[in-house]
Amino acid sequence: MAPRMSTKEVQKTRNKHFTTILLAAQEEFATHGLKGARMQAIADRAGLPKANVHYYFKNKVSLYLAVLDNIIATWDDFFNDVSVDDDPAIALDTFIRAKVRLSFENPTASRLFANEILQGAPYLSDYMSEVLRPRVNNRANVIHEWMSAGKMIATDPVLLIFMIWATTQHYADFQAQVLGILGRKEYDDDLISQVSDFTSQTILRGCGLEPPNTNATGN
Amino acid sequence: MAPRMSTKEVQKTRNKHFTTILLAAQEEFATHGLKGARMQAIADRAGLPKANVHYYFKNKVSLYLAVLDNIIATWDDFFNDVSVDDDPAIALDTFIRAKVRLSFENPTASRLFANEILQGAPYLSDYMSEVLRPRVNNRANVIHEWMSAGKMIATDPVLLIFMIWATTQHYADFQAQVLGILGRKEYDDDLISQVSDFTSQTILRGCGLEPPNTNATGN
DNA sequence: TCAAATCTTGACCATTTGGACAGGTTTTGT
DNA sequence: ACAAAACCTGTCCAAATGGTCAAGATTTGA
Repeated sequence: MAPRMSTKEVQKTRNKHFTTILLAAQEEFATHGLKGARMQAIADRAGLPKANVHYYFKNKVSLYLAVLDNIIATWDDFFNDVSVDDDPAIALDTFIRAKVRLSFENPTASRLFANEILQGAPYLSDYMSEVLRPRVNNRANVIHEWMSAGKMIATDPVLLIFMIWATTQHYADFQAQVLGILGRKEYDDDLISQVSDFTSQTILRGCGLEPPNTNATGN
Repeated sequence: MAPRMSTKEVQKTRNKHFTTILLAAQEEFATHGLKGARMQAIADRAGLPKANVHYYFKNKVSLYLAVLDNIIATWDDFFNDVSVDDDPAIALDTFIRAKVRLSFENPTASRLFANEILQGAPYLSDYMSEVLRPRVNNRANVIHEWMSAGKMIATDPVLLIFMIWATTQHYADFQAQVLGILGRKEYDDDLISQVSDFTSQTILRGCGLEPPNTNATGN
């Protein structure tokens, strides 16, 4: 989120609605996409009259972009750095577990992103090629050096990153399917750690790495 | 739904439009979801007047359901059986490669499904719990027996299936992102085999299986 | 205190959208 | 051949939807 409260760090009571609307819009856009979202529905979720929404955001697209920006800002903070000196097993394990946690605890953001990309990423193509691409290549280079150093099996690092993304985000984007197949009503902490363990261990093993602290009971 | 071409199984030239509309609707729904899709846009994609679309399909929802049915029917055929006697490495490798190919060659269907599930699977909850769930459990049981027989590392078979789904479908659903990050304009056969190899090998290795025909130049 | 700035909202409007329908055309069965 | 059935489509319409606006309420700053 990072409300970005300008000079004074005290969030004005007035602007409280700004955040409320942003959140409501995030939910609506996440489930229905840009075209499918209804301004009235967003207003309803926010508990405000529709005209008030338009006071804060010029129109639907600018609101959509604001939500997108907001999510990207959140994720930027999350993108922790790794260096060649790190232990690959620990670094990947940490990354995977963090992504799983994010998927379970903040699925809406992931779903909104998924929706945008499904539509061909019309509002994110710049972000993809100018921000995400170099960042991914950066990480891929680190992984590549690990491979060159014989620390892990040599494969395509970018495809490895895709695999981690896909597997972890699956629990956010396809929550309805996962719950339906597992026959559950909602996610619980038990599933988070089960998924974390499985995903980390299977992918690390797939990379020829020894999963850290393999004790089943361990955190 | 289901074309139901009465007694004669010969597809009447007349009904040609039926399929055309179904295809056009699949594309529109895949990119914009149920609410975001526009009947006029579907008609335009099909190259037919909107009124003609309404001749074949009562309304938007029934058209949506018809498309969904159509996709499910296609996928049902695709779901090949595995038995405990099969070699797990070969069976999983075959399955993964087939899924990758499907994702690359028919991404629209996958995207439509993704869209439906993102929205909470409102029209697929029955299919999930009554058709997909038992089928997944069935497969999971086979995998479980492989594990019990010591043929592969013991983990949660259902989570393994999720991982395979997630990783393979990623290339259909997130095509825009994948292309953006790879800096390409479109998919090519080279990428298919690269992804197939990587995904199969990494997942199999992650399960403690020896990937079949590891020759890099092979197939 | 009080005027300017900011915020809130009911009412309203132009356009879009899903869908109906009548009248016409083509195909089919006999 | 010809009537019935199936198919096609221009035109129209009611409802939904994004967005505006002006008038009122609240907060702010001096």
